[in-house]
Amino acid sequence: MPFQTIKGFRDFFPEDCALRNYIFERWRTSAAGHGFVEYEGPALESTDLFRKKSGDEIVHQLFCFTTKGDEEVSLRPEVTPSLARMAAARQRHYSKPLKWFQIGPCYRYERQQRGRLREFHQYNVDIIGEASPAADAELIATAIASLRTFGLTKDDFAIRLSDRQLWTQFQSQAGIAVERAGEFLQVIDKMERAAPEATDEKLKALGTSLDAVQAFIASVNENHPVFAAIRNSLAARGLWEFVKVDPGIVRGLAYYTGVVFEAFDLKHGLRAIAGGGRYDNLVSLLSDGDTDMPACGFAMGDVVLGELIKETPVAQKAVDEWMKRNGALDVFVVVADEARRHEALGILQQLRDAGWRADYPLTPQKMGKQFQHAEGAKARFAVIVGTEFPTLVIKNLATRDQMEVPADGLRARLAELFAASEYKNLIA
RNA sequence: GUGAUCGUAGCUCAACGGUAGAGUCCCAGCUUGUGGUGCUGGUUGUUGCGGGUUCGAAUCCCGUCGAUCACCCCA
Repeated sequence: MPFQTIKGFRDFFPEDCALRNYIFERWRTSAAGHGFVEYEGPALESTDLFRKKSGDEIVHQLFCFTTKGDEEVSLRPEVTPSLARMAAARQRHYSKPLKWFQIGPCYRYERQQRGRLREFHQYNVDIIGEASPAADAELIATAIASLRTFGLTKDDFAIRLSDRQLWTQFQSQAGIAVERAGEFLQVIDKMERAAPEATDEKLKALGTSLDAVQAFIASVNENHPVFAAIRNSLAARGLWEFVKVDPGIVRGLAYYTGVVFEAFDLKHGLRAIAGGGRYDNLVSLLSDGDTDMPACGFAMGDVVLGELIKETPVAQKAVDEWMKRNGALDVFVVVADEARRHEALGILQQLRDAGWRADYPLTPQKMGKQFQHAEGAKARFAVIVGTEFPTLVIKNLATRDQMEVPADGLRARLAELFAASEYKNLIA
């Protein structure tokens, strides 16, 4: 039996790796373009860090083990706890607010299904040390930009926006005990998919009802004062049209304290593409009260996003074009006469030193074969080194035009040709 | 962790009780100094794995592993 990948893990063959790099590059550019700086934490953390944030049940969803030194450790299922730890540890070293982002692998010991694997890459964007709704708006703007950069539009995705404070108010009006808030939010979170009768039953056990909850949801729209500041901020940027106020969004875990939002696709019924919100108490919790900083952030995974890109023609086309630009060779050196291999290597090195992506056949090959390799590598030009050396032939592989050039004029001529074809690309 | 469906060549699939086939890809040649098309030829499977029923199993049954979907969870 040949070895296979571990369940829920993936191989990244060159095509897959190119897509992944494309996604990372776009994320990185989006975050940097919004003033965020990149950080990274360790993939392995103390299991207690996650236990403290999320409770004991979380351990079932962790890749956890005991080290040879008897430490309980886990592959991180998310980076927010690491971020909170890092931010608390050095908060005096940085002026506030911190605008930090990170891209890296995370691990969850769950059964895999569409859009969910055991190893995935996540993009995390957080603002720490700013309680103003301006930070929430900035975050949502960054999330929107991070999706638009893939060619996705408001017809492809929307941001569902809510605020936990709405439900805090509802609970006090409905007389639901504060200590049952988590339980109540769980019911709201699952309401969309669960059977109405079951939801109603659970809500009645909590002292309210499905009717009351639905009436409350219907009473909240985008004019609600809790959204006013965010709305103004996003509307000023022309981004409010991406947002749909939806009180039904509460997000799973208990630590969110204010704004919560989710990006979801509008056409393919995929799971949420991104999600986030405000978690003002987490830094304090994880630093045992040493440091108290308000914070908000969102995360986006590569798996669902990758699927959405594949399902969206415009986005897929952008990927193909990026790959053509980034995965292609500039020049392929064809060794037409083995007696000139020595000279061909000199030419090759000269091209590489000049910064072009250049390749050549490692072993003697027929010309036809060499051209096939050149084409397979998507080379733009071939430089043929043969019996007529020091005269060379430059061939444009797309147009099949070819021209002779003396060896000492190769670099200059190629530079002209590249400049001309760049220009052509711009017009096209 | 629970339930359902599915596993045939590298890939997409056919054969549905009578000893496995097509397309594509790949390789070679036509074409020993010129690549996208064309033509010719060629490699590859213990039908996921293990067991059972049967004269005979890719096909039916059980188990197992893997995939997909739903539940759980979604940080």
